[in-house]
Amino acid sequence: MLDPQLLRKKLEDTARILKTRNCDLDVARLQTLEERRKVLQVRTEELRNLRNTRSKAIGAAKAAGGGAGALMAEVKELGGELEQCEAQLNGVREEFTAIARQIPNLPHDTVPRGADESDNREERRWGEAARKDFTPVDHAELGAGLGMMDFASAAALAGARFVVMSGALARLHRALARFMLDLHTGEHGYTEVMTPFIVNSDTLYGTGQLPKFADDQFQLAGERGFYLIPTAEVPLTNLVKDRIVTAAELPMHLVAHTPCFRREAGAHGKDTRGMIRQHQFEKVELVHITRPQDSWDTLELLAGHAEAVLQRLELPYRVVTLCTGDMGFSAAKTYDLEVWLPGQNRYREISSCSNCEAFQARRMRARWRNPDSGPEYLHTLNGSGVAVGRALVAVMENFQNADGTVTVPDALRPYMNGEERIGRG
RNA sequence: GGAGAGGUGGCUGAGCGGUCUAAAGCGGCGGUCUUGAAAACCGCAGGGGGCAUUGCCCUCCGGGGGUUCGAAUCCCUCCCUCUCCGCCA
Repeated sequence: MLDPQLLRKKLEDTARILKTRNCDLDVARLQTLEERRKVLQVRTEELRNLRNTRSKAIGAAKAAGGGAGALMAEVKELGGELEQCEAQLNGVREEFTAIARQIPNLPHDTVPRGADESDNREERRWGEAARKDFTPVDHAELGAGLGMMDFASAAALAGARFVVMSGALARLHRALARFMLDLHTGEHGYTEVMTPFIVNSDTLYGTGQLPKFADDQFQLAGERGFYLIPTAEVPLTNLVKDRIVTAAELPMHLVAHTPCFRREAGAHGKDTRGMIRQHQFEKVELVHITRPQDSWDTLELLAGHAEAVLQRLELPYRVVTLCTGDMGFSAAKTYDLEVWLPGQNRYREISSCSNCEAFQARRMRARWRNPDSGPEYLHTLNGSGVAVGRALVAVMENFQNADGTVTVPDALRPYMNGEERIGRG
């Protein structure tokens, strides 16, 4: 949610900036609504004030033992107009917020203007794609060759976009998650958190998945309105929902390893091979809750923590800044980490690190008590540290050998009983 | 799943149709006293919003709805917490 004042007082400027995000504001409609709101709100509050004072007079008259019939009739009369005003005001407010809730965050000044991913700006590269003296294959072929990655069984169990892994590969998957958690808690100062994997709609609204992206979520049957989390960003960030935290509690550095569930409704026919895009995957997620003045430094820190994972795993990657047209709904600025995948001969996203500034905090009513002023909205940041499934893909493809075996990166060997190589049998 | 008891400001907790403009205690901030601190005493202080401008008003007692001239208080509904029973990893 943007600051409503921007939509009232700086509507034209805001609309112009939002255009770079492929978002067209109905400026005229918003202006009309704002004008009506003002009139209706003032009148409604006037009427309420009148009703309150008259009702008190009735109480006083009765206490004094007198009759109050005339007054009571008057207030009852007043109630009719009040009810009308309130109904109209609510209507205007609902339409205004319905529009406001669909508006994405404003991009930071350093974000490149652009329409799609071709306009993203590459910031830096790390590592070199290992030149092999054989033609590398992709992870799906490798996994099948090892007899440890089975898409057919997964399809029989659940359908497309699922996978069954077994043996050393399943263990490698677990090793990756453990390695990441240990790195972030042990060396980067994060607090490990175990959260629910099911949340209510209010929580999803807080981080921006609802109402606009309902089609991407798995909703559970029943009347409770439960959803499976699409990322641990949702439960972690919402830990400060409806709270005013003290300065001493900040900054918060949280890490969680959770499954993530996504409908991938708009991705038909995209990444259908292998386990790049699944309905269920695991991710180690990093969340920072900070004072407003600290969030931009924190974004660099956060991206560095995600990069450290890839560096320890010796995986080549590059960092790109997403352009205005490619950014997510809640973000003011996003760095994507793209890992090199020899099997696809290209870089693929493995982590996305965003500063949302106060956008999510405003939706969550998450504030801190600024000792110099008063309650202020927090800034929230999130980043993958990193996606476990895609990390497995990257390790397999980058560490594959000509004979179809996969070398275990040094950083993972403590989690693999010292095993150096994954091979058939 | 069944039966019962509850949800009030940062915390504890009173209030159960009309000075609720929400008691009191604890905690917090400022001051007096003190070499300093503690104690004691005095004072200050909730969140959100509107209009104006330095003040006035609206709103908030778990969420939503209703009754009433008037709701923290009565009714309906949902959520949450606790106790007992049942079931269960």
